[in-house]
Amino acid sequence: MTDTIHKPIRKGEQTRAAILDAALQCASREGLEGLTIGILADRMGMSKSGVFAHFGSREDLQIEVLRLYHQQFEQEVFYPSLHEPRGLPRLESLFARWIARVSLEIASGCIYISGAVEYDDRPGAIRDHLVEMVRVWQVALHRAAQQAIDEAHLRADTDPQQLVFEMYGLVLALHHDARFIRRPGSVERAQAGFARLIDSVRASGTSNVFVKKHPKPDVKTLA
Amino acid sequence: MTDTIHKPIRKGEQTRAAILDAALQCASREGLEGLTIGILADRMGMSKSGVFAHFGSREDLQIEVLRLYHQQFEQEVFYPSLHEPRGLPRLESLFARWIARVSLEIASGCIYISGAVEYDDRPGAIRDHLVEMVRVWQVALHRAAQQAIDEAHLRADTDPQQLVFEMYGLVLALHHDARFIRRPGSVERAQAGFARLIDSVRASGTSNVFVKKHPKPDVKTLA
DNA sequence: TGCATAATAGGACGCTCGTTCTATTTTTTG
DNA sequence: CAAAAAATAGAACGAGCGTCCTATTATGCA
Repeated sequence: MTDTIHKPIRKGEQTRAAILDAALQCASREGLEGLTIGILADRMGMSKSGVFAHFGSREDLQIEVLRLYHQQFEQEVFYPSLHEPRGLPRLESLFARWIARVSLEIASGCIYISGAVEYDDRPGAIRDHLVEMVRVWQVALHRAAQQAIDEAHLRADTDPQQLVFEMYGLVLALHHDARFIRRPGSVERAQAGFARLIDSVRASGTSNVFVKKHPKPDVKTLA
Repeated sequence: MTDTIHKPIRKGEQTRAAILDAALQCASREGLEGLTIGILADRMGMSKSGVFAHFGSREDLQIEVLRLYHQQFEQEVFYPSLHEPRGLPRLESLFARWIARVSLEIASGCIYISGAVEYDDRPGAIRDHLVEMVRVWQVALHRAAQQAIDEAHLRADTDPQQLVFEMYGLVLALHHDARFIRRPGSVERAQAGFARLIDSVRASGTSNVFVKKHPKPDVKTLA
């Protein structure tokens, strides 16, 4: 304990990461509550206690899986959209990337969506984490919607919370119809719904051409 | 076996119905997959084998619960709306009653919605029954939407399947935000979304006043 | 009221679950 | 290379699960 902190490049961290990765796949398919240490040990080719030792408990494992999922979601959907200009372009990018991700998840399942059902009435740390993550995502959407209003891309009287509500509904319907009902064309339906939704709140007269950068000051007093 | 079939007014049928009722409550809260014979026996104050004897297997019990739910759903949402005149009034009634039911189910959970997530990737008889029931409901909505088009309450170029998709999304968003996130005002958001949705496909010029009963014949060629 | 039958209880089964304890093997370090 | 430390295996536990088998109790009918 002199000065150099021994950077733990331990072998165990690699296996831990590998276990977490397999656990994420497993939880996507079977749900977080269907995630089992025995099955996970089988898939990893190791013993139950070997897997277990990397996490203090099953609940800790589930929360770590949740964290990993959240991190991937941010990386894949949220951050890339920040490169788009504020306002409608960014909002559209967020939705497009969200749809793209859920489309891929039709085969494996979306943990935010399945978790919402699994833990809607099951108190505990997992539910708390899950609610917080989904809320963070909804707040991000809300912020993007508000910016689209501030930039005068959307009508000033637009309710951003209502926008987020309906966007979320479109994604839930996509997940439902594609993964459960297995009806083709659901992705296009979600996209069409979003287009109509945006059209109904788009600032009039400007079409989809960018309006001047500075929003009218009277809009800001509302925010 | 002469002629009169002994109408079985057996005592067991009453208990069976009572068990089924408790099972429906339990499955609503914990999910169909969380439905357990042991818990059910406790709640009924009888033994596990006593409960079990009324059903050939747990799976049969789950399917019976599903049937009961479907029956109640039809009784509460579908049939009453048939008293409304064809077209937009009936469609609006269907959605209103649907929302009303899901609102009550915020405390207990909707089996169609939770089941969709539980069985989206779990093959078997339960999934088959569930998919069929949800499909029946969506077909009923689709039919009502088509009639609203035929009656010229909605624009002739309206895509009824898209309408159903978005209606379903609004209800899923309601269930999600109200039951999982526990955000107040979700019912009003679902209603507002539906109002906007209908407005965007309402036949122009007629407002919400009933148009003449007979749809234009050229519309029928499309159906 | 008696008897056939239906309804329920009780116990046991094999299984899987999360978790714990103690060895044993593998990795890292001095 | 040897010692210390970390990683993993293996077995066992108590609990809960669905299901089956066998009594025992309650019910309905003549």
